[in-house]
Amino acid sequence: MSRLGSAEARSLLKALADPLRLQILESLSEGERCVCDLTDGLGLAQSKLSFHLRVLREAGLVTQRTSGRWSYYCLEPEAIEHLACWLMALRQRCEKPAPPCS
Amino acid sequence: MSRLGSAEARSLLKALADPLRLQILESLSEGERCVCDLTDGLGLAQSKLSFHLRVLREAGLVTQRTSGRWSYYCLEPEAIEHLACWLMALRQRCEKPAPPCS
DNA sequence: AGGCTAAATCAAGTCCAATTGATCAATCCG
DNA sequence: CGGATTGATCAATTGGACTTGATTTAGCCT
Repeated sequence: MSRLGSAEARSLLKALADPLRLQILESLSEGERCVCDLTDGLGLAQSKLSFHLRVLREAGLVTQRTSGRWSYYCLEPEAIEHLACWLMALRQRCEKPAPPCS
Repeated sequence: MSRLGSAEARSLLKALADPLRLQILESLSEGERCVCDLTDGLGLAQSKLSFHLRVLREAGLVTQRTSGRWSYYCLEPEAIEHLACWLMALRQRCEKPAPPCS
C-alpha cells in the first residue's frame, strides 16, 4: 500500500471539499456514468458539471474515457483508498497529553 | 461503528481542505498541544491560528481544554476514523461499466 | 458537405472564506 | 490593584474558487 504524502492528501481533500463534487462522486460510486446522465441526474448546467469533473480528474479521483460523442467518468478507487489510509495514519498517536506550558 | 451521512462527511472534508489546518492536524497527530506551541511551531499569526482552530473545533475534528491561561488542543480520533470509513464505503461498488448512451 | 449534438473551454462576474490588525476577556504575578 | 500575557473575537479587506453564458471542438447522421 503506497503511502500518500501530505501534499497529495491535501490536493485530494481540496478536490473533495465541494458539495457538488461530492454529489458527483456519490453518483459515480454506483458505477461509471456518462456526462449526459450526470447532467440530468444532478440537474446541473453543462459547463458547471464539466468544470467540476475536470477538478476531480486533475486530482486523480476519477478517470475518463471517450466513446464517440460521449464521455464516461469512473471513480478511481485507489485514490480514495489511499486518502482513507492517510487519514487513519493521522489519527494514530494522538493520545499523548501536552507538556504543560510555563 | 456509526455511519456518517453525506452532510457530516462534507463538513469534515471542508474543514480538512485547507493547507494550514492540515498542518495543524499533523502537529496534533503527535499529541495534544498548547496554542502557544502551535503558534511557534507553525510560525502563524495568533489570530490566524485561532481562526483555524475554531473551524476545526466546530467541525468536531479537535477538542479543546483550558488550563489557567493556556489552551490545549487535541485531535478527535473518532471523527477522522469515521470519515475514513465513509470514504472506504464510497469507494466500493464503483466497478460497474456505464450503460452506453444513445 | 452541412446540420446536430455532446462536452470541453473561455471570459467575466460573483461570492465566500481566509487574512490582517485591533480590541476584548481572562488569568497570572509582582 | 496594576501590568503583562494568552488566546478568542471582531471588522474590514483581499484573493481565489465557483458560476454563468457564450464559444469552440469533435463526432455522428442524412
